[in-house]
Amino acid sequence: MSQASRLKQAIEDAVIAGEFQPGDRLDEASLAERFGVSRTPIREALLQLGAEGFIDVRPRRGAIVSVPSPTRLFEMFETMAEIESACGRLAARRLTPDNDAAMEAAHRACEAAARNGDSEQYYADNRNFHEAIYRASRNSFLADQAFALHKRLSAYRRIQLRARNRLLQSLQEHAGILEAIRAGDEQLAATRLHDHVLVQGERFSDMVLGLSPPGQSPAESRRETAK
Amino acid sequence: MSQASRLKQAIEDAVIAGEFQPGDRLDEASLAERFGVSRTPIREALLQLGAEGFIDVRPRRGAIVSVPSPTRLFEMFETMAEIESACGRLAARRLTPDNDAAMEAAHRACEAAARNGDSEQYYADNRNFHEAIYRASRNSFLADQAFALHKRLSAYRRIQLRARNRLLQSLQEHAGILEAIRAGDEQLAATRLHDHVLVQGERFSDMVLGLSPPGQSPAESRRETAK
DNA sequence: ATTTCTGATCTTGCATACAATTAATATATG
DNA sequence: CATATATTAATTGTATGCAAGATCAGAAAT
Repeated sequence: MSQASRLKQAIEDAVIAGEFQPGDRLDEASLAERFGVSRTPIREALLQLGAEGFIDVRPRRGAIVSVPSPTRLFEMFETMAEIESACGRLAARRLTPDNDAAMEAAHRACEAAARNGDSEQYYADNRNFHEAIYRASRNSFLADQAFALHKRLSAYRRIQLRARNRLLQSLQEHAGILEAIRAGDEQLAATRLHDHVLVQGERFSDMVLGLSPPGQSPAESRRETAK
Repeated sequence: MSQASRLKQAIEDAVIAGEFQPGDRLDEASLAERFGVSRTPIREALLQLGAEGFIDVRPRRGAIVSVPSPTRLFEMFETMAEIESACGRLAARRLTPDNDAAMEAAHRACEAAARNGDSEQYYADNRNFHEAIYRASRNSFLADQAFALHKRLSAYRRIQLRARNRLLQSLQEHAGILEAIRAGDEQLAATRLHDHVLVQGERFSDMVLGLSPPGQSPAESRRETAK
């Protein structure tokens, strides 16, 4: 495989792992040195990540890890909610034994992690659970879109799973989602997934609220635009 | 602005305009000559377009305009249907006078084009109408996703608007969508948009059916997966 | 003390050169 | 004549060099 592809993955992983935080500068020269290559493949990797919306490449001003505004972040979670609920709707309509089993297995893993209060493990298993739902939509294109957005939001999702009660609540919501999909209730599956995802966005917004200047609350601006 | 950005736009436009058709090879050297630049910015543009899914860059084997399989194409239309219906749902919930006026204006333009049987003009106005709905969702991130997918599908949508009766039917569907959004009926708006988009995918599938090998019908494979 | 200019420095954008891999063509072989 | 193989040509991937714009520091001015 080409250098650029590997580098793209490596940089993306570093961002997801939180090694580069939102706002951090991704300077070509130092990345080139770090990975022992020239600037060319680094540039190519950065531009691709930029095109995917993962980072922000500003002409002549270098690349930084995106810092979405609170409003933007809420919009991203809302979009994730819509896409996930679409996956859930299709999954309820098309569920196969394979996909059912995959979701079940992922759910069990989440359960175990939650029982141990291991939020890092839950974070990983939670991702598998959601990805199982994406696949269960049996629309690989939609699933790809869902994966991509899920990754972009991972940095913001991780933080809030720290709280133990949120872990248990999340698990219960998962159970409800599974139930609805198995019952073939498209509407219910869609609604439950939508709420499950959106509550994360809202929780995160509330958290950001404490750090960001007043009057900039995403929740407020949402209600405002919601009329 | 940088060369690469302009080139990216230029190549994308050429693809949308149908100058490069699905399957065509996008060779770096000839593009460089055509635009009077070196291969470097061309490569950067191609890699970005590849990351956006607009073209297909195969390692060591050059870039081609994507040739989605019939199944993949159907999945893309289905995803578009889900995203558009999400836009419609939010638009119905949050409609403002500004957005209402914009949709109305776009609808009027479609009407005029349809009356004249000018399918090229209708194609352009139709796009404006849909974009007005995306914006009316008041979620700029979701709207961006919708724009992007709309562009990717444009090559496949254009062909089928040639038929005059489809033009008139499309127009009527638009009217129904507008009505639902204005009534604030989220569910109805979502359903009508979903069907409006999906019928395009199905029509296109039927068209492709004639050209593709038997047993590969996207409609069939869909029904199959739908169980 | 704060702001504005000016030059020095650093970083990015593009071109060119070369290396590595794939595709094409010719040649050999059954 | 078809198939396999070797050689050549074409194309992509990476490195390097240089020019142009951005950033920063310090001096001058308000």
